[in-house]
This record gives sequence, C-alpha cells and structure tokens, in this order.
Amino acid sequence: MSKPVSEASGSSATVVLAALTVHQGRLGTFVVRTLTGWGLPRSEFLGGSLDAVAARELATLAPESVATTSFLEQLRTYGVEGSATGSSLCVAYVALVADVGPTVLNATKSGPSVRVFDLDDLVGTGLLRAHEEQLLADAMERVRSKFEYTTVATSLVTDPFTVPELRRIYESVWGVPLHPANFRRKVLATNGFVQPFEADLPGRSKEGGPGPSKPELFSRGAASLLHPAMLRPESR
Amino acid sequence: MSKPVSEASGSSATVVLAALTVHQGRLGTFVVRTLTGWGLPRSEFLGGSLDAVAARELATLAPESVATTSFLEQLRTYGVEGSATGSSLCVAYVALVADVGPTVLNATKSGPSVRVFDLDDLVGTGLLRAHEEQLLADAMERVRSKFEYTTVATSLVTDPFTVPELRRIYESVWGVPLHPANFRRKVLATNGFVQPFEADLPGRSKEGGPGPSKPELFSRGAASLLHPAMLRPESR
DNA sequence: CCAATAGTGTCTGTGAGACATTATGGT
DNA sequence: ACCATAATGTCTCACAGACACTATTGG
Repeated sequence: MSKPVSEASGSSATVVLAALTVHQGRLGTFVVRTLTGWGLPRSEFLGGSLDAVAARELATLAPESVATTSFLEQLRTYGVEGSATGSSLCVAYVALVADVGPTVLNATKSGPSVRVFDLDDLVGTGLLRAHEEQLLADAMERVRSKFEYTTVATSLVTDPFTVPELRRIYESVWGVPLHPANFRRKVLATNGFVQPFEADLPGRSKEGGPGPSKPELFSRGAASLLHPAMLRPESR
Repeated sequence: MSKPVSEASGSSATVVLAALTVHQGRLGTFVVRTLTGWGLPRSEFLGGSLDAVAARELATLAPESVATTSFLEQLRTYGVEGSATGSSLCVAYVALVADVGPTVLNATKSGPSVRVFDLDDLVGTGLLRAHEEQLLADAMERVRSKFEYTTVATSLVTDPFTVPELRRIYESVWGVPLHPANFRRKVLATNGFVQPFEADLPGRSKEGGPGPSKPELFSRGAASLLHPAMLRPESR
C-alpha cells in the first residue's frame, strides 16, 4: 500500500458500471455527470476487490434499500486503446436496479449528478466513448440471457409486485410481447421464483394499482436459478 | 507508445489462459514451465487488444493447425491482492483445444516447457496460485454451460469424428454418462451441429477406429448455437 | 355498455428420457 | 460363443405455445 498512484505506467484500470433499470416500460441505464458531459459511472481501480469497487460505485447511485437488493456481476474487461495515456483496461460490471421513480436523481446546486438515460436514446448518439457502446450492448445481451435461466428479473421490480408487472419487465428487457397466460403459468410453476405476498387480501399496499381486476401480489422467491429455463420467443 | 514499462505502479495486468483439452476421457489444462514450477500460461498486458494477447498466448501452446480451430473467449478478470507489488489485475481467457496427443509437448534441453495436467490432479494440490484455483473452476463451469447451448464441443475433437466420440467429450466435460441413443438423435436433429464427412465409406481416415461397428464419420457443422439447447442431466 | 386486463382451463405439437431391438466387430 | 458398442425405433411424460372463456375494473 506504500506505492503512490503516479502517472500512468504501462497500464491503468478503471471499473465501469452499467446499472440498468426499467423505468416506464423502457430499459435505461444510470449515468453520472462528468467534466465533459454524461457518462457511465466509473472509478479508478487502486487495488482491493473488484467486486467491492463496483458495489461501492453502485451504492452511490441508488439508496441503500434498493442497492442491497440489486443484482451485480462482472461483465467483461475491455482493452482501451488510449491515445496518449498508454493502454488502459476497463473492467465492466452490470447491475440491475429496481425502478427508483424519477429519471433525475441526486440533484445538487449545479443540477443533477445522476440520471437515467433510455438505452434507445443512448445508442448511436455518440454520447458515449466508443467502447462504451459495445459495453452497453454486451450488458443488455448478458441481461437478456440471464433472464432466461435465473430469477434476476425480480430485482428490477419493487418488492410487492404482480405477475403482470414481472411480465412487463421481461417484455421490456427482451423487447417482445409475451403471452400473459403462459407467462403466469410458467412463473407460478417454477418453484422459488415468486412467493405469495402476506397481507395480500384487501387494502393493496400498492399506490396506483395497475390492473382492473386486482391482480395478486407476490414477492421474490428464494431460488436464483430457473428450472426449467424460460426461453425468449425469438430463440425460435 | 512512448512510455516505457517501468516498475509496477498502482496496477499492472496480466493475461492468463486456461487452455482446456480432453486427452483420454480426462479434462486437462495446458501448463507451462515457470521459474518456480508449472503454472498457467500468462503474459503481461502491455497494450493493444486483450483478445490478441490471448490468441498469441494460445498459439505458443499448440500447432497452428489446431490453434486456429480452437475456441477462445474471455472468462473474467480477477483482482489479485499482491503483497508487495501492489494490486494487480488478472484477465483470464478460456480456450478449448483439440486433443494433441501426448501430454508432454515442446520438449527442450531442460525438459518439456509445455504440459497438459489433468484437472482432477490439479485442484486442491496447491500447485497453483490461490486465485488460479478459482479461475479453473470458473473456466470449467463456463465450458460446461457453453456446451449446453453452443457447438463448442466440436472444437475438442479432431475433425473427422464420430458421434460417440463427440458424446465422450460431453461426458468428460459434464462428468456424467449420457444415453447414447438420445445423444445421437439430439445431435443429428440439430441443424448445423455436425455434417456428414465426405469419403466416409471405406478407408476410414482415422488411425485407430474407436468403434466395433464402424461408426459414421462427421465433421463440424456451420452452426455455433444449438436450437434447442442440450441441457445436462443434473439440471434438475 | 364497452374496452382492457387478470386469471383459469384446455388442447396440441415438440422434444427429452427411458427402453427395446438389431447389427457388427473384438476377445 | 459371448460381450461391448453403434445405430434405429418406439413409447410416455413434461412443457411450450396457442386459443377460448370468465371475472372485474375503468371510461
């Protein structure tokens, strides 16, 4: 721990976070204000655990209550052809954060420091570094794939949720409509995916109530893997 | 490109390769001779493309003919708690190399410089760095998973191969016996997995001939993804 | 009243798993 | 002759996809 962080040597490394969320049926990612504009949250890697650095980064984006239930996993590492600074490594992480409501967060005197950008508005607009475009594409594909055989989708809904709400998460991430009846049957037939929410009967602790015929409430189950997998339709 | 590679600064990075192969029904990994013993092939990352560094590393292990048909993909990056050198990053790659025959290769005056170690003889023996144990476990799990929905298994057999040979690859990687009849039906029903080998009739360009009742020869198909997936039995 | 949606029920095609059968080659 | 293995065929069960139907809520 005695060596100082001098100027770049042969290689330097940063941890970058693709924190995805579904806001209003739209898939978005958290961005932070930088010197030159908006960019993905990143921090220099100075040692210790990569996972810890990413978790710390995630904690700055969302309140602790939602950050703790978020999904976080390393995506992959990109080699960035630095022009003058030599080459650097970019260790990317993917996080899934439940909907925090507004798309503008952490507002300060100089304006908000954290926002959520729609991914569709972000790709191809040149707002990101070149490799960050690829990073987000990889993150989305990773998440789309994870949805097939894990229960991570439940980390994108606020905890008492309905089956249609969970279905809309799947539809937003996969970009395809799903059959409500088959989806419900599949979810309920998979042990540990969701479990009945206590105090479900009347009152409905939800604010607006999305469905006309008072859909049942569930909360996250204990399982993390789906048996059998729920394949997306375009898998043919 | 002007900055020299001075001593370690805040972080340094190495590219490590888990090059797996199946030798005699046993899953093994390539190791190279180092100053202190045998270890996974590694090289310092000095810039450029990570994939290129890994590919160059792979090329030193096997002849070009087999290296070009090998599967190579980034696994993940590990943060190594260096004691004196500060913290360093370890970017791991997985490769799948077809059986090259003997387990001792590239013999030089001072003995062989490349070997293949059985993975079962390697885990838990303390021969490896601490994080390399985890690395190999991650690599095996990655490959086991890839076998389910891709055709990478064909990169572990020498090209004219039989269905039983391919099945034994699956059995070695998954560690479970498979039903020969169902496996064959599945493989042949999946379009693009394998294709009939020309000049199959007599002669049999194989050296030993594994089967008593002259099994048919196939070669790799064009597909890289399996539709539908071939799930391992223990998935339930 | 009508539209939209939650939930239930049912049918069918596909595929995986298990088993039986035949053929062939080595010991 | 016997055994091990390759290859083919068949049966059953589970599940995905599609459809029909009811109930309930909001406009």
